[in-house]
Amino acid sequence: MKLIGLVDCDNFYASCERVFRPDLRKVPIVVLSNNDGCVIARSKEAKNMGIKMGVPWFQVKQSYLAKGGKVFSSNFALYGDLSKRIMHILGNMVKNIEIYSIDEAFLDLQHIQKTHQAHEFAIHCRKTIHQWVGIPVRIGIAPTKTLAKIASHVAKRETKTGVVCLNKRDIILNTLKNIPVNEVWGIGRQLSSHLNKAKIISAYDLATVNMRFIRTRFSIVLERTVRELRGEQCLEIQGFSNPKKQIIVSRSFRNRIDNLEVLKPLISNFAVKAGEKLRHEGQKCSQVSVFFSTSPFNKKLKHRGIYNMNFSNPTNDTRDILTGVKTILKKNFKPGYPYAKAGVLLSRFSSESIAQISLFEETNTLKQNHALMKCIDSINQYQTQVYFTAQHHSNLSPMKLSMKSPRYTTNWYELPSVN
DNA sequence: TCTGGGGTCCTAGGACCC
DNA sequence: TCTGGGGTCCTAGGACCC
Repeated sequence: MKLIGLVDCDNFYASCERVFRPDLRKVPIVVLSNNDGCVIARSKEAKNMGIKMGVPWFQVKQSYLAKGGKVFSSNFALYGDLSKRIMHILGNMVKNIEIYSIDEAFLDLQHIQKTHQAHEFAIHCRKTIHQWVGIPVRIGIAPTKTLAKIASHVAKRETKTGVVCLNKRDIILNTLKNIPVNEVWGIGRQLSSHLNKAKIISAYDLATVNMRFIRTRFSIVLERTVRELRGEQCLEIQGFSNPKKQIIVSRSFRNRIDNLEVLKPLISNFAVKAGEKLRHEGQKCSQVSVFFSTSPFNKKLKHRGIYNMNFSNPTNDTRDILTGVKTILKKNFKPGYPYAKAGVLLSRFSSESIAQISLFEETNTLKQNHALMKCIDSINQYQTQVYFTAQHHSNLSPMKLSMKSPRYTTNWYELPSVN
């Protein structure tokens, strides 16, 4: 039987904060989103205190801190670096790995024939990561990705080994009886509410439902999920990372913005950042979009819009992108609304190596422009030193990150010190 | 007073064609 | 009353994920 492993880091961001702060091992930890807006990660202790995922920080701040909880602003430089280390270790342990998110990876275990060997292998992986990086992980093993997700979910209870293997039909079905349908990978709020109405309450109900019913009432996506729950592999491990199809840079603002003069430099920052990402991907885009919206919690003054512009030739030149967003804003911005969030989206990608030049464009100019962007990217690699005139001279948008931990592993000035 | 950011995939419906 | 039939391509928006 082909087996798939899912490695999932325990409370990843909270665990990252602990790596260089062993004094916080038993202390509740929460990590906040940008602007210290809401809670995006919690340690086990914080979960036990009843802190919910996504809850606005201001609502729980007082009581949480009073009970001795510790709080951090998000430190993605640290999380990203520790993630990279974990994925690197795993990548060396199996032939094929799919990095699914910053804290999850699917492992191809098809070289392992026997279940008990897979189990031992997983324990070895877990131990190595803990020893070399200091992050606790759990591992679920099963014949399909969807079942491996469930196995890793069940592994939360296996505090000793952190590994759960679901391979036999009766064990799988029994396990599914205790899993609510909304906890199945791919079943969100909308779907689970519709399924519940059709008396499909547990993952077991879903696995044993009539397939034609699913196909006619729902979608092919759900059908795949059902098949996967039955042990039929529909989703493969994607060992190579597919090129991105879109790039988004967006932020919520700390203070509401209602006029173009304030918004424009911020949007320009997003555009510059998006351009950097695009070049880093080795791609060009044919479309740039700008979106801005008022707060979804403001019921009185509502406005949201997304506006596109197409380039006649694919580009990854920041100056083109900046011209694009400027044109879009000039044409579409509606003053007078208290905007809470905005962003820039790049799409319709093509490879950088394919140069489709227009009739009136010189290849030399293209080369020079390309070299200029490369040069700016290399100067700005660690710290922005070259700005475009349209930009706001700050990071991305004036953001509150008052409780950020040091970038222990990625910045010379913030290395941990031992006294 | 304060409510994240960055992705993917699928589908319905419109535009357009003969 | 009743307004062809059968395609393709594109896009916006919804649902989902972490």
